[in-house]
Amino acid sequence: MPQLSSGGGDDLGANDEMISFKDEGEQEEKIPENAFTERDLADLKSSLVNESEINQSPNTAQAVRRGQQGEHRVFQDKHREHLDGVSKQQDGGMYKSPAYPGYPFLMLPEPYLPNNSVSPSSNKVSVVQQSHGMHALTSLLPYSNDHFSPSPPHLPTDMSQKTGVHRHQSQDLSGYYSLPPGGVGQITPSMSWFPHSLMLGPSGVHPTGIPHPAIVPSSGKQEHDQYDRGMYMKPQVEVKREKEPKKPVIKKPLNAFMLYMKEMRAKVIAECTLKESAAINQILGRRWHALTREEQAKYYELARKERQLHMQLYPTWSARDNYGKKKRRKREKQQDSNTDPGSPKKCRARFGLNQQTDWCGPCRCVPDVRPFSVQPGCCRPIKPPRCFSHLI
DNA sequence: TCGCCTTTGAAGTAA
DNA sequence: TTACTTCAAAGGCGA
Repeated sequence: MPQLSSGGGDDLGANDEMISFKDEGEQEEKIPENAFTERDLADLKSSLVNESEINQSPNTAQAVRRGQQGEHRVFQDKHREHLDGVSKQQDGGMYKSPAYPGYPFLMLPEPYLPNNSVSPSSNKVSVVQQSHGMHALTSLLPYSNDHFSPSPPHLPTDMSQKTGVHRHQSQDLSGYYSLPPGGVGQITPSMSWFPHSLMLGPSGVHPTGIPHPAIVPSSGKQEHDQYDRGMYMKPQVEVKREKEPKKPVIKKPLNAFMLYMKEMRAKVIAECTLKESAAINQILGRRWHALTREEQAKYYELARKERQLHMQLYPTWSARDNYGKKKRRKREKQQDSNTDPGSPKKCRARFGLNQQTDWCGPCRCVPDVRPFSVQPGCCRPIKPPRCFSHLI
């Protein structure tokens, strides 16, 4: 299996820390989602109501999470080990024997599945559809075989012009995303759900003429709108955009957790009747940690392919390109204005979870145990976080 | 109208 | 190399 020249260490899972969910309260076995749901709902609703109270009371659940951090690396190593195994298995023929039932790619229209893959129609596993009617993983679909040809004719000739940027052209990706000959131009009616506006309009179209949801106009909130809702945008809207051409922004490929969120968000919303994303994301964060290694691995693998495809399509793109696209956060501005150069910074980050005795009072007292989060009065003069997770 | 919230992970920057 | 920052999605909410 070809690895990106960059290596990046992002083989399947993340290189850096991955919080272990295996601990006293949460054993390795998968926790039934339904078991979460009611508790999630109750907790979150309760916490939403009693937010201020929550922030003042450390809780045992948070302490449990502290303990989890300790086992983190052990799990990480094992996890990587497992992922390597998965990778090797897939090397011999990606998806010939899907390691993960219900693997998101099974939602792909059949013509876009590898020859030997299981037909989606034969798969009984239900995958939650996106809130906008698009599966989270359909962002991969616009890619075509052409993108993986050794010398893609559509690729800009300056793909290597960007200083220091050269992206490996993985050739056997085509095996992952076997598409009908002819590429995008011959996208079949099975992709009728695919946005025609994206196919036709200049907005959201890769310079090569190939549409990709990662390309959006560069204008604040519209980025989001275009990215997803744009899938269903009427051509009329596109016409307006044509009149005001904006330089398209190529968005970052989604990481494993983001893919998971996209897939599961609708389900959580349905189960919990919650709409506030901040709360939903906390639930999803918990569920993410509750996933088995195998379940997480499929998202890591998927994210890796996303990145590979992204690199194939946009070889000169860098995450740096999008830096500064968003306006600077108020919190950061505030931090700048209040920062005392001589004051100790981010004691949680400095001393880590294993040296909590070195933490300042606020950091020790506040239930939030994320290693790099900071508390008001100590590391960063930020607004206290809305704590939905004190009961988690 | 737009930034914040909240999550994890990838990638970038700075020291 | 380490520490830290930014951005990716989402939608309600507040300024």
